[in-house]
Amino acid sequence: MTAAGTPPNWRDFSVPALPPLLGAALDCFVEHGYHGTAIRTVATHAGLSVPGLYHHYPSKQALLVGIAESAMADLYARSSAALREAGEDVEARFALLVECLVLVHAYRWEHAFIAASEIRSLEGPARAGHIAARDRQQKLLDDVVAEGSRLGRFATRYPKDASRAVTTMCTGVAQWYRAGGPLSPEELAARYVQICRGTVQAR
Amino acid sequence: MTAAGTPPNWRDFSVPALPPLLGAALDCFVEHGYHGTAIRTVATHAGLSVPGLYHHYPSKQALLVGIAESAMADLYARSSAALREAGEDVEARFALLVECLVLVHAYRWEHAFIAASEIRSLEGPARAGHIAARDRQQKLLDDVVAEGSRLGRFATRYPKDASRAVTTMCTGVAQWYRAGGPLSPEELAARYVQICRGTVQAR
Amino acid sequence: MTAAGTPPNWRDFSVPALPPLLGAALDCFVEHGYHGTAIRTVATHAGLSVPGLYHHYPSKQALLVGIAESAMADLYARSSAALREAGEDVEARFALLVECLVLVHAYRWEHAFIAASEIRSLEGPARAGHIAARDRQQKLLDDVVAEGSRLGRFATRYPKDASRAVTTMCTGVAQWYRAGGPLSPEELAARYVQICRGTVQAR
Amino acid sequence: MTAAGTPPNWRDFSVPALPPLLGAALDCFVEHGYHGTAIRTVATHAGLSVPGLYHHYPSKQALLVGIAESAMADLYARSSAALREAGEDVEARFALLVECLVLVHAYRWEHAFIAASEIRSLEGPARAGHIAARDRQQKLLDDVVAEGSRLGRFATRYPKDASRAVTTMCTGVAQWYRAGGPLSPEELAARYVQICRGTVQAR
DNA sequence: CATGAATGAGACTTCATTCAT
DNA sequence: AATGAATGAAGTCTCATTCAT
Repeated sequence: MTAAGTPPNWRDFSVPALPPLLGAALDCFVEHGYHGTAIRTVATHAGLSVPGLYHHYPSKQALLVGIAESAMADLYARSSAALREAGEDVEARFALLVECLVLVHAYRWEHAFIAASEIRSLEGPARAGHIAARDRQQKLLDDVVAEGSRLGRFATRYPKDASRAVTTMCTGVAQWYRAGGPLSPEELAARYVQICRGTVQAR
Repeated sequence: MTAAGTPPNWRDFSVPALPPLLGAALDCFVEHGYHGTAIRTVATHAGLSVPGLYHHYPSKQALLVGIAESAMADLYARSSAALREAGEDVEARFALLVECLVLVHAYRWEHAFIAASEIRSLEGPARAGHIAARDRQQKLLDDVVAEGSRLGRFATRYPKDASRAVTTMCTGVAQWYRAGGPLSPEELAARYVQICRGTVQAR
Repeated sequence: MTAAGTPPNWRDFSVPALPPLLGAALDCFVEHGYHGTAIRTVATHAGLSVPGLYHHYPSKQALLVGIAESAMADLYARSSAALREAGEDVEARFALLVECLVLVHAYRWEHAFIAASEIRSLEGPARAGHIAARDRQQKLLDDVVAEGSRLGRFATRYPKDASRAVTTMCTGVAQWYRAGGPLSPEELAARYVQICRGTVQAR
Repeated sequence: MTAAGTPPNWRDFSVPALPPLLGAALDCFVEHGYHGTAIRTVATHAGLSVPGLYHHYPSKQALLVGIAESAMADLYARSSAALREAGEDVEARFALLVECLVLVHAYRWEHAFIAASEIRSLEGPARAGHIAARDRQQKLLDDVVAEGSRLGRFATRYPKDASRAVTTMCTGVAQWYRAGGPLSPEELAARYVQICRGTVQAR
């Protein structure tokens, strides 16, 4: 169940993340928000007529659902791949997972931005599904930190809080990092691995 | 020039943060977003008719601006007070500032949530003003970390990145912390001071 | 039943035509039309609060009625006075009536403008009354022209049409004449007497 | 660049002057004025829903602009055609132009009525354009009367005033002439040619 | 009469969505 | 899938008017 746009190599962000129509919708939602975006704007942005858009997606909500699901699936797939690559060592697992989180939120900040700010615009079961996906994702890091703590490899007295802090920190990258700055996503990820290590090592 | 709702003691959150009408608007914006909220909903929420609301605020946008400005002013006023209390010692300055950030984002998470997610809904000069206020706020922490780093009291090689990570972490509290959980805001703040110290001490 | 603002001398336009409040309303109606004017605008223009305005006039409609009635009463009173001054000679009667019409529409163009363009905004019996007043006014000139025609002093074969043409011409002054132009109202009136004579003399 | 609704023969008023939707708007504006007309009324009048109307015209103002522009364009086109037909003789030019003015204001009195009474409701550049069109139209008659006066064919000492009086007179037809009266537009036009001749011949 | 607050009704306009072609 | 036309519902905002103080 690999999402469209997730390549086998979790460090590869060269492929477009979304089918073009969802990409257009994503751009609009980022700029004006879900409720602030008219479906006509999305259609124009995608080079389609309005009925043409409805030919592909049955509703505006479906666009948002498509984006949210794809974003969570891509993040989870990449995270899982990173953990597989890390093997059993808990510090490696922590480092690669942080690297993965930063890379995804730097390269795909728009997805993350929408996934974070427009959950409230998801209707019905889609919202529940999204929250479940988010919890499942959070659990990946929680488990690593908990294990590192149990093994005495991480010094923190508050593994749960530290884990949440790390997540928040990496997720927050989507709110300020933009391509073209002084650091590449890879450089930023390297620094964040350092910084986050401090977080779980602090007593 | 103390902002309305900001008491002399920066640790005191017992006073209501906003005039009741802005409070009602804040609730609605948090639940449905700015564009997803009908002004009628706000009016009903505030126990007013629609023109009654317009008697106090000239537009929906004015409600958002009022909230955003009040949020930033309150945060800045409390942060400044915390730094004054801390005196000259850079570690104390860092600790109290982090404590302040966490307290504000735990107690006033709705303000922070809106201030972060609805910047794009601010129109014209209000947006510029908001961004300026955010930068001014960020600079408070940047300066402390830079000074700590210069003095050799903080070990981090990336003071700028660490500072942003700390900000993101504390700001992120608004996205998940809710009253009624296992930790009080004060307890959470204490833990975050620890965790954040790790961030700036990591090499 | 002389209207307020109509002095004994029909050539005298030095007195204000309307009580100040109606004057303010008139200004607004001229600029934006009846339906285009908010009653708050009138109040501000008059230096009153909104309830203050309602203390004097019970409704917006009452303002319009007051203006329309005063305008028609003033015009009729001046016309009657002019005819009295002219005595029995039909050419004198024609000349003085034309002079009077031009003077009124040049000096009080705002009244005439509103009386002509906002009849449709008069509700109920006020509209009927206004139309009756207009017909009564028109009859003054019709009678003069008819008599001149009957006596063979006017050459026109179409006295009714000529009379209407003269009325239209003089009424039309309100649409273009403004104080400050090259001609004073009195000079303009003199010319119009000439021109109108041509109208009723043409065969 | 003939305006829609202006046929090659300037005496022909059998074609509808406006597209049906503008026609409906014109009816409503005539009855209640621009500001007094709800766009819902126009839509109903045209057999459309409100958004259906907006599909064709982007705003209420656009309806007014469309009417005003069409009215002025039609009048100018017919006037120009009448002058072409008249050739060089200045009295013929005067006669045909007056005939044209009367016919237009008798047949299309609604257009003229709105064009005269709702200029103040035109916003921004549309108002300037309308006034320019009106001046251009006025100049047609001004030039004829000035030439006739220069050539000694018209006796009037005040050609400018006489020209304005004629214009006002003919324009005023729109305020009182209605189909179904004792005179056809053509008969009325014939009489007005006589009457107006008197205007420019009077000394 | 000023102030301040309030409101039912209704204004213009936009939106997501649909249907026939 | 594009085009053009259409619409029910709902959006923001304004208006004339009123009442308590």
